[in-house]
Amino acid sequence: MTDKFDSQLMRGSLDLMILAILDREPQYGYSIQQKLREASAEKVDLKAGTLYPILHRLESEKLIRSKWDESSARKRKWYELTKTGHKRLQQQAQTWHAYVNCIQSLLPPKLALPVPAP
Amino acid sequence: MTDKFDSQLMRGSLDLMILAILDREPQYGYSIQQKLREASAEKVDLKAGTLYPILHRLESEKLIRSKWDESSARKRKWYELTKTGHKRLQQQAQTWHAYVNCIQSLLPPKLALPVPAP
DNA sequence: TATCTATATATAGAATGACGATGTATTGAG
DNA sequence: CTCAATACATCGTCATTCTATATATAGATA
Repeated sequence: MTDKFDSQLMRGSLDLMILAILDREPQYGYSIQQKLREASAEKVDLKAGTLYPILHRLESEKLIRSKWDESSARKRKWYELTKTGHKRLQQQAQTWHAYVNCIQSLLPPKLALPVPAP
Repeated sequence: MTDKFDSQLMRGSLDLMILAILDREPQYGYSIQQKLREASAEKVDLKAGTLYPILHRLESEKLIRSKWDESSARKRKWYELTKTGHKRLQQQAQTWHAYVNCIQSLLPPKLALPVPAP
Protein backbone atom coordinates (compact mmCIF):
# COMPACT_ATOMS: atom_id res chain seq x y z
CA MET A 1 0.00 0.00 0.00
CA THR A 2 1.21 3.43 0.90
CA ASP A 3 4.93 3.22 1.29
CA LYS A 4 7.14 4.33 4.12
CA PHE A 5 6.05 6.75 6.81
CA ASP A 6 7.43 10.24 6.45
CA SER A 7 10.59 10.71 8.42
CA GLN A 8 9.29 13.91 9.96
CA LEU A 9 6.33 12.01 11.33
CA MET A 10 8.59 9.49 13.03
CA ARG A 11 10.84 12.07 14.60
CA GLY A 12 10.22 12.05 18.29
CA SER A 13 8.93 8.50 18.42
CA LEU A 14 11.99 6.66 17.15
CA ASP A 15 13.34 6.35 20.67
CA LEU A 16 10.04 4.88 21.79
CA MET A 17 10.07 2.32 18.97
CA ILE A 18 13.62 1.25 19.63
CA LEU A 19 13.13 1.00 23.37
CA ALA A 20 9.95 -1.03 22.75
CA ILE A 21 11.74 -3.46 20.45
CA LEU A 22 14.56 -3.89 22.94
CA ASP A 23 12.07 -4.46 25.74
CA ARG A 24 11.05 -7.70 24.01
CA GLU A 25 14.55 -9.10 24.02
CA PRO A 26 18.16 -7.98 23.58
CA GLN A 27 19.04 -7.16 19.99
CA TYR A 28 21.91 -5.92 17.89
CA GLY A 29 21.62 -2.93 15.59
CA TYR A 30 21.02 -4.72 12.34
CA SER A 31 18.35 -6.94 13.85
CA ILE A 32 16.54 -3.93 15.31
CA GLN A 33 16.45 -2.49 11.84
CA GLN A 34 14.93 -5.69 10.44
CA LYS A 35 12.48 -6.25 13.27
CA LEU A 36 11.15 -2.73 12.85
CA ARG A 37 10.80 -3.19 9.12
CA GLU A 38 8.99 -6.49 9.49
CA ALA A 39 6.75 -5.40 12.33
CA SER A 40 5.66 -2.34 10.35
CA ALA A 41 5.04 -4.01 6.99
CA GLU A 42 8.03 -2.17 5.50
CA LYS A 43 6.59 1.20 6.50
CA VAL A 44 9.34 1.87 9.00
CA ASP A 45 12.71 1.41 7.37
CA LEU A 46 15.39 3.01 9.51
CA LYS A 47 18.63 3.69 7.70
CA ALA A 48 21.90 2.70 9.32
CA GLY A 49 22.81 6.36 9.40
CA THR A 50 19.71 6.99 11.50
CA LEU A 51 19.76 3.95 13.74
CA TYR A 52 23.34 3.75 14.93
CA PRO A 53 23.62 7.36 16.10
CA ILE A 54 20.40 6.89 18.06
CA LEU A 55 21.73 3.73 19.71
CA HIS A 56 24.90 5.59 20.66
CA ARG A 57 22.88 8.39 22.15
CA LEU A 58 20.58 6.05 24.08
CA GLU A 59 23.62 4.30 25.47
CA SER A 60 25.22 7.58 26.52
CA GLU A 61 21.98 8.35 28.33
CA LYS A 62 22.26 4.99 30.09
CA LEU A 63 18.92 3.83 28.74
CA ILE A 64 20.53 0.89 27.02
CA ARG A 65 23.73 -1.07 27.55
CA SER A 66 25.91 -2.76 24.93
CA LYS A 67 28.23 -5.72 24.73
CA TRP A 68 30.30 -6.92 21.78
CA ASP A 69 29.82 -10.52 20.83
CA GLU A 70 33.15 -11.74 19.49
CA SER A 71 32.32 -15.42 19.84
CA SER A 72 29.93 -15.81 16.92
CA ALA A 73 30.94 -15.68 13.28
CA ARG A 74 29.90 -12.07 12.86
CA LYS A 75 30.93 -9.30 15.16
CA ARG A 76 27.72 -7.99 16.68
CA LYS A 77 27.05 -5.32 19.25
CA TRP A 78 24.18 -6.48 21.43
CA TYR A 79 22.00 -4.00 23.22
CA GLU A 80 19.64 -4.44 26.13
CA LEU A 81 17.47 -2.10 28.18
CA THR A 82 18.75 -0.84 31.51
CA LYS A 83 16.35 -0.39 34.38
CA THR A 84 16.35 3.32 33.62
CA GLY A 85 15.61 2.50 30.01
CA HIS A 86 12.63 0.41 31.00
CA LYS A 87 11.26 3.26 33.08
CA ARG A 88 11.84 5.65 30.23
CA LEU A 89 9.91 3.35 27.91
CA GLN A 90 6.95 3.50 30.24
CA GLN A 91 7.11 7.28 30.47
CA GLN A 92 7.45 7.69 26.73
CA ALA A 93 4.53 5.35 26.11
CA GLN A 94 2.39 7.42 28.46
CA THR A 95 3.36 10.67 26.76
CA TRP A 96 2.68 9.05 23.41
CA HIS A 97 -0.82 8.03 24.46
CA ALA A 98 -1.55 11.51 25.73
CA TYR A 99 -0.41 12.92 22.44
CA VAL A 100 -2.50 10.47 20.43
CA ASN A 101 -5.56 11.41 22.46
CA CYS A 102 -4.82 15.06 21.90
CA ILE A 103 -4.66 14.70 18.12
CA GLN A 104 -7.71 12.48 18.34
CA SER A 105 -9.72 15.24 19.95
CA LEU A 106 -8.66 17.73 17.32
CA LEU A 107 -9.73 15.61 14.39
CA PRO A 108 -13.27 15.92 13.13
CA PRO A 109 -15.32 12.95 14.43
CA LYS A 110 -15.50 11.32 11.03
CA LEU A 111 -11.73 11.19 10.81
CA ALA A 112 -11.09 10.18 14.39
CA LEU A 113 -10.13 6.63 15.25
CA PRO A 114 -12.81 4.60 16.99
CA VAL A 115 -12.10 4.49 20.71
CA PRO A 116 -13.45 2.03 23.26
CA ALA A 117 -16.71 3.08 24.87
CA PRO A 118 -16.26 4.29 28.49
CA MET B 1 0.17 17.74 34.96
CA THR B 2 2.99 17.07 32.61
CA ASP B 3 3.70 20.21 30.69
CA LYS B 4 4.04 20.80 27.01
CA PHE B 5 4.66 18.06 24.49
CA ASP B 6 8.18 17.87 23.17
CA SER B 7 8.57 19.71 19.90
CA GLN B 8 10.23 16.71 18.30
CA LEU B 9 7.17 14.63 19.08
CA MET B 10 4.94 17.10 17.29
CA ARG B 11 7.12 17.38 14.21
CA GLY B 12 5.32 15.95 11.28
CA SER B 13 1.88 16.26 12.83
CA LEU B 14 1.63 20.03 13.12
CA ASP B 15 0.23 20.24 9.61
CA LEU B 16 -2.42 17.71 10.56
CA MET B 17 -3.39 19.64 13.68
CA ILE B 18 -3.63 22.95 11.87
CA LEU B 19 -5.61 21.50 8.98
CA ALA B 20 -7.94 19.84 11.49
CA ILE B 21 -8.54 23.10 13.36
CA LEU B 22 -9.23 24.93 10.12
CA ASP B 23 -11.63 22.22 9.04
CA ARG B 24 -13.93 23.25 11.90
CA GLU B 25 -14.18 26.82 10.73
CA PRO B 26 -12.03 29.55 9.18
CA GLN B 27 -9.51 31.02 11.59
CA TYR B 28 -6.75 33.57 11.73
CA GLY B 29 -3.27 32.75 12.95
CA TYR B 30 -3.56 33.98 16.48
CA SER B 31 -6.86 32.19 17.03
CA ILE B 32 -5.38 28.93 15.72
CA GLN B 33 -2.66 29.28 18.30
CA GLN B 34 -5.21 29.77 21.08
CA LYS B 35 -7.58 27.05 19.94
CA LEU B 36 -4.72 24.56 19.87
CA ARG B 37 -3.60 25.58 23.31
CA GLU B 38 -7.07 25.31 24.78
CA ALA B 39 -7.96 22.07 23.05
CA SER B 40 -4.79 20.47 24.33
CA ALA B 41 -4.91 21.65 27.93
CA GLU B 42 -1.87 23.89 27.33
CA LYS B 43 0.20 20.93 26.14
CA VAL B 44 0.42 22.24 22.60
CA ASP B 45 1.67 25.81 22.62
CA LEU B 46 2.82 26.80 19.15
CA LYS B 47 5.04 29.84 19.05
CA ALA B 48 4.34 32.53 16.50
CA GLY B 49 7.70 31.77 14.91
CA THR B 50 6.52 28.21 14.35
CA LEU B 51 2.95 28.82 13.33
CA TYR B 52 3.23 31.59 10.76
CA PRO B 53 5.89 29.95 8.60
CA ILE B 54 3.75 26.79 8.54
CA LEU B 55 0.69 28.78 7.47
CA HIS B 56 2.72 30.40 4.71
CA ARG B 57 3.94 27.03 3.53
CA LEU B 58 0.47 25.48 3.61
CA GLU B 59 -0.81 28.40 1.57
CA SER B 60 1.99 28.06 -0.97
CA GLU B 61 0.96 24.43 -1.27
CA LYS B 62 -2.62 25.57 -1.94
CA LEU B 63 -3.94 23.62 1.04
CA ILE B 64 -5.27 26.77 2.64
CA ARG B 65 -6.31 30.16 1.32
CA SER B 66 -6.02 33.54 3.08
CA LYS B 67 -7.83 36.85 3.08
CA TRP B 68 -7.00 40.00 5.02
CA ASP B 69 -9.79 41.42 7.08
CA GLU B 70 -9.34 45.18 7.07
CA SER B 71 -12.88 45.93 8.19
CA SER B 72 -12.55 45.01 11.86
CA ALA B 73 -10.56 46.97 14.41
CA ARG B 74 -7.63 44.60 14.21
CA LYS B 75 -5.98 43.55 10.99
CA ARG B 76 -6.39 39.80 10.78
CA LYS B 77 -5.44 37.31 8.10
CA TRP B 78 -8.17 34.69 7.87
CA TYR B 79 -7.39 31.24 6.59
CA GLU B 80 -9.70 28.53 5.31
CA LEU B 81 -9.18 25.07 3.86
CA THR B 82 -9.19 24.63 0.11
CA LYS B 83 -10.74 21.54 -1.41
CA THR B 84 -7.22 20.18 -1.82
CA GLY B 85 -6.55 20.99 1.81
CA HIS B 86 -9.59 19.05 2.91
CA LYS B 87 -8.45 16.03 0.93
CA ARG B 88 -4.99 16.36 2.40
CA LEU B 89 -6.48 16.41 5.88
CA GLN B 90 -8.19 13.12 5.19
CA GLN B 91 -5.02 11.57 3.80
CA GLN B 92 -2.95 12.81 6.71
CA ALA B 93 -5.47 11.51 9.22
CA GLN B 94 -5.34 8.10 7.58
CA THR B 95 -1.54 8.05 7.62
CA TRP B 96 -1.63 9.17 11.23
CA HIS B 97 -3.92 6.29 12.21
CA ALA B 98 -1.72 3.80 10.42
CA TYR B 99 1.25 5.17 12.28
CA VAL B 100 -0.52 5.01 15.64
CA ASN B 101 -1.45 1.40 14.99
CA CYS B 102 2.11 0.64 14.02
CA ILE B 103 3.53 2.05 17.25
CA GLN B 104 0.72 0.33 19.09
CA SER B 105 1.80 -3.05 17.78
CA LEU B 106 5.39 -2.42 18.79
CA LEU B 107 4.59 -1.59 22.38
CA PRO B 108 4.43 -4.39 24.91
CA PRO B 109 0.75 -5.25 25.60
CA LYS B 110 0.83 -3.70 29.04
CA LEU B 111 1.84 -0.35 27.62
CA ALA B 112 -0.44 -0.42 24.60
CA LEU B 113 -3.59 1.64 24.49
CA PRO B 114 -6.78 -0.34 24.75
CA VAL B 115 -8.29 -0.74 21.29
CA PRO B 116 -11.84 -1.71 20.40
CA ALA B 117 -12.39 -5.44 20.16
CA PRO B 118 -12.76 -6.68 16.56
C1' DT C 1 -1.18 60.95 29.80
C1' DA C 2 1.79 57.27 30.01
C1' DT C 3 2.52 52.61 30.19
C1' DC C 4 1.61 47.97 30.24
C1' DT C 5 -0.63 43.77 28.52
C1' DA C 6 -2.89 41.33 25.01
C1' DT C 7 -3.67 41.02 20.31
C1' DA C 8 -1.78 40.24 15.62
C1' DT C 9 1.62 39.24 12.06
C1' DA C 10 6.33 38.52 10.31
C1' DT C 11 11.24 37.05 9.63
C1' DA C 12 16.20 35.98 10.56
C1' DG C 13 19.33 32.94 12.87
C1' DA C 14 20.39 28.90 15.92
C1' DA C 15 19.64 24.23 17.08
C1' DT C 16 18.03 19.75 16.27
C1' DG C 17 18.04 15.36 14.22
C1' DA C 18 16.81 12.07 10.25
C1' DC C 19 18.61 11.02 5.81
C1' DG C 20 21.82 10.02 1.91
C1' DA C 21 26.26 8.89 0.86
C1' DT C 22 30.22 6.69 1.81
C1' DG C 23 33.55 3.68 4.10
C1' DT C 24 35.12 -0.63 6.20
C1' DA C 25 34.92 -5.56 6.87
C1' DT C 26 33.12 -10.30 6.94
C1' DT C 27 30.11 -14.29 5.52
C1' DG C 28 28.01 -17.33 2.40
C1' DA C 29 25.89 -18.35 -2.09
C1' DG C 30 26.47 -18.87 -7.03
C1' DC D 1 35.88 -15.13 -7.58
C1' DT D 2 32.41 -12.20 -7.32
C1' DC D 3 28.44 -10.43 -5.49
C1' DA D 4 24.72 -9.77 -2.18
C1' DA D 5 23.71 -9.67 2.47
C1' DT D 6 25.28 -8.82 6.99
C1' DA D 7 27.18 -5.52 10.41
C1' DC D 8 28.82 -1.25 12.19
C1' DA D 9 30.22 3.66 11.72
C1' DT D 10 30.55 8.72 10.47
C1' DC D 11 30.01 13.03 7.80
C1' DG D 12 27.49 16.62 5.27
C1' DT D 13 22.94 18.06 3.89
C1' DC D 14 18.38 19.36 4.52
C1' DA D 15 13.92 20.24 6.66
C1' DT D 16 11.70 22.07 10.45
C1' DT D 17 11.05 23.97 15.06
C1' DC D 18 12.52 27.33 18.31
C1' DT D 19 14.37 31.79 20.10
C1' DA D 20 14.78 36.32 19.42
C1' DT D 21 13.50 40.32 17.43
C1' DA D 22 10.55 43.60 14.99
C1' DT D 23 6.32 46.22 14.08
C1' DA D 24 1.73 47.95 15.24
C1' DT D 25 -2.79 48.68 17.52
C1' DA D 26 -6.56 48.21 21.25
C1' DG D 27 -7.87 48.46 25.70
C1' DA D 28 -6.97 48.64 30.63
C1' DT D 29 -4.66 50.68 34.43
C1' DA D 30 -2.03 53.91 36.99
